[in-house]
Amino acid sequence: MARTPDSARRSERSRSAILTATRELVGETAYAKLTIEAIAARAGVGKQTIYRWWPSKGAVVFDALLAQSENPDGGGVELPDTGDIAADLKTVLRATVAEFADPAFDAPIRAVLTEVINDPTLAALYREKLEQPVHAAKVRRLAAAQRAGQLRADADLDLVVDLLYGPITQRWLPRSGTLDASFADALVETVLRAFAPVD
Amino acid sequence: MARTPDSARRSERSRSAILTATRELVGETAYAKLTIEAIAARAGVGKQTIYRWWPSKGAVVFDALLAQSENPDGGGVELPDTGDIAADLKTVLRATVAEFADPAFDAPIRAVLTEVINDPTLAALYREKLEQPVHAAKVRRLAAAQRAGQLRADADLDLVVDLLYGPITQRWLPRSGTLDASFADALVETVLRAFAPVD
Amino acid sequence: MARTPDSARRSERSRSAILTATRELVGETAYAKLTIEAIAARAGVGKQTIYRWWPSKGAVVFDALLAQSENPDGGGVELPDTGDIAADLKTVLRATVAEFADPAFDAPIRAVLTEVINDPTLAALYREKLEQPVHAAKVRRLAAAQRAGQLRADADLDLVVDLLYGPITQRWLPRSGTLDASFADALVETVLRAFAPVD
Amino acid sequence: MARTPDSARRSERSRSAILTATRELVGETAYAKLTIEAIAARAGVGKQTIYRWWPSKGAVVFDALLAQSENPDGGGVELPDTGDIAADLKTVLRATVAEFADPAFDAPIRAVLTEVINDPTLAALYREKLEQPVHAAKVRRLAAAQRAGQLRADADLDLVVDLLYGPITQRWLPRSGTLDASFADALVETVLRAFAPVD
DNA sequence: CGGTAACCGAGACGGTACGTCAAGTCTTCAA
DNA sequence: TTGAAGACTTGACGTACCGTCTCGGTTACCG
Repeated sequence: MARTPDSARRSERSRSAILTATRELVGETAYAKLTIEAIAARAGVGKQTIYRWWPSKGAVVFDALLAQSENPDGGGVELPDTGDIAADLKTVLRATVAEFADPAFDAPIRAVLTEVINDPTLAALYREKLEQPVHAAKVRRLAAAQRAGQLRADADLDLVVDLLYGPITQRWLPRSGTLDASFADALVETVLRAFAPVD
Repeated sequence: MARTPDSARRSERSRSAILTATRELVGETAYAKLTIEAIAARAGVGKQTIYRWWPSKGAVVFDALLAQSENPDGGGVELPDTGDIAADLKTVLRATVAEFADPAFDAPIRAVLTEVINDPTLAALYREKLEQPVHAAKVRRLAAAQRAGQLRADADLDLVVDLLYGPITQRWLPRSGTLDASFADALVETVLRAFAPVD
Repeated sequence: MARTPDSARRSERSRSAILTATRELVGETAYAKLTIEAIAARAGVGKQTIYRWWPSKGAVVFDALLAQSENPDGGGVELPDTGDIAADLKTVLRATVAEFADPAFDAPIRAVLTEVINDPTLAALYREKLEQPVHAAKVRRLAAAQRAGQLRADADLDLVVDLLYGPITQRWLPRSGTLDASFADALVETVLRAFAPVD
Repeated sequence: MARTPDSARRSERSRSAILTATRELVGETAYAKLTIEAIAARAGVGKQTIYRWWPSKGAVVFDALLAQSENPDGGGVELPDTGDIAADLKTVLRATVAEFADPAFDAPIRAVLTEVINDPTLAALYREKLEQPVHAAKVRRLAAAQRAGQLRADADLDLVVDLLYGPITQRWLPRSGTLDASFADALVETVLRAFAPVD
């Protein structure tokens, strides 16, 4: 994806050094100890260069995660479609559950959520840039299943998505309960049962 | 509940002044701006008195919320039981959804979650003291319904609870989607449909 | 005297504000109650700016006194020389004795000595910057008297100086005995008698 | 000397434990780091017991030094008298100079002086309890010499004492110059020369 | 000779200041 | 003319001690 520079003057070298440094530090230290000074030092950049382009530490962290999760080929996210919605959802939810167990994914998401919880502006950005694209892809896959008669016609697909993912978040956030493949499978089976097409 | 003092010497006056001040400040200012110094000043207490009894700001905030939510008559939480599980769950989830919309509840929960996300120790405390008792009460009500033949016999009640509450958390946390009574109703209907007793 | 800045970046405004504030506070409050925070507040300066450039409160106080006592025209101190060593010494010692009685001089010297007593590093600085220049001037004047045949040729001039000033310090420090002009005169007469030229 | 207890109830055990602890700590740590809490802890005593009997840290330190220097047999101090004032003074001043070079004497004196410099009340106590008895003994020895015709009849003996000891203090305090036996000898010879009997 | 009051060790309390860290702003200097 | 370097003010951190104040537990005097 061609990056639209915020300004023609902006140094791409500095920008990416800052985001890389942020990503590294998020993985290395407790989030509460992540400081703008440390990011600047690690990136070999003056503090002012960070303050010039980002309004808060949360925004930097957010951009760092965004840059990481962005699809490099510019295409949007797409869920697998083998024609079997149950199998496909199990594949995806098992992957999701595995990600949450991997510190490399866990740490930056917790970092971003720490900021998102208390900052409505960042929350809006989060919804728009991170949540919505993924959510839409899930809805697209469910719509295909609906068209194929695998989900009841009146199913509220947004609700279906939240029923699939909400319980995962619920358990992941306070590290309660077990997050494993069998939990993912049970989730998919239960939710699909609720939306099974009426005979 | 009889409070077991951490020490015979501990001043109950100071302890409760600190928790009250914390509760007030959480409601008044952005959480990021809540400082131990401000709590101490508001409570009319030396900073050391806070540091003596709590290991971190998060722990104080947690205790403040805990003290607030503790049932004063010592009894545990209990969900209503009119015999109609659907009606009862709708009542409870509508109340939950309303709470999340009320800043008086919203602010302290966001404050606690901010800490819980990044502190496993606090997360364990959160699960034990805040989540588990409520979760158990929900499971108890569902078990009664199950015995009454309103839920299928093989239903995993922990999963039922997470399917009911997960989607709410999911939407509340990043302030996405609408959280209203009709959402609560739809949730209850969908989840009960998934666990409807097999004929 | 051209001040050699410790660093090109150092703010002269802050530096002199700190020294001035220190001088004022030394005169206003008991030395034990003089705090870095009070100096910073009075100077309108961050505490860090003090800690950046001075290692201890004693060093700040020392610099404040040094800045005050420094000869603005860059010239060194010089004792009067009317040709009559007895008269000149009496003039100087009477002035010294008067200074010690004046709180404006007494307070800062006591402040500096409080630190010098216990800090060998500061003591070295004290000897070099405050004591030595004045001591040397006294020796210079005595040397002139010696050349004029007013002092015996083999007189140890360092000893002469200490015999003249030691008794003053001795009485001033614990506020014992009387420190007045007649004491100064008696001192001069006695010491000169000990070093009277041999016929 | 029979100690007059401040109160019949006062625990002699605590009193001496405090003074001993203080003496030890003065010798071990930099004086600025000597705290009442440390004294209480070392002495195995409650802080209140210190505050009950002494008004300030300086007073404790002063008492500790006083207890140490007090003549155990209750007799006052007396200078040696061999009949030769020059020899006797050299003996005494050489001892004094040696004491100042010994950290076991140096540290507590510096500690007491630190307080005496800034506290007139303590200064008065210092003069009365520590300085005056020794000063008086010196004057007694000089008076004997005067009667023996070794000092001029009109000599101001207080001045003689200060001329002998002032220069030592002068050099000792800021650790300037050399303090050795030859300095002591030179001092004695010079001062006695100033007060040599007139033929 | 039993009660009571002052002392004791212990340590929590409300405070003040410490010395450090980082935030966000502003200035200097080299490329 | 940008951007690194870093000094600046501000303010909170977490700690150390201050001097005061209970708290039980002796201890010694007194009635």
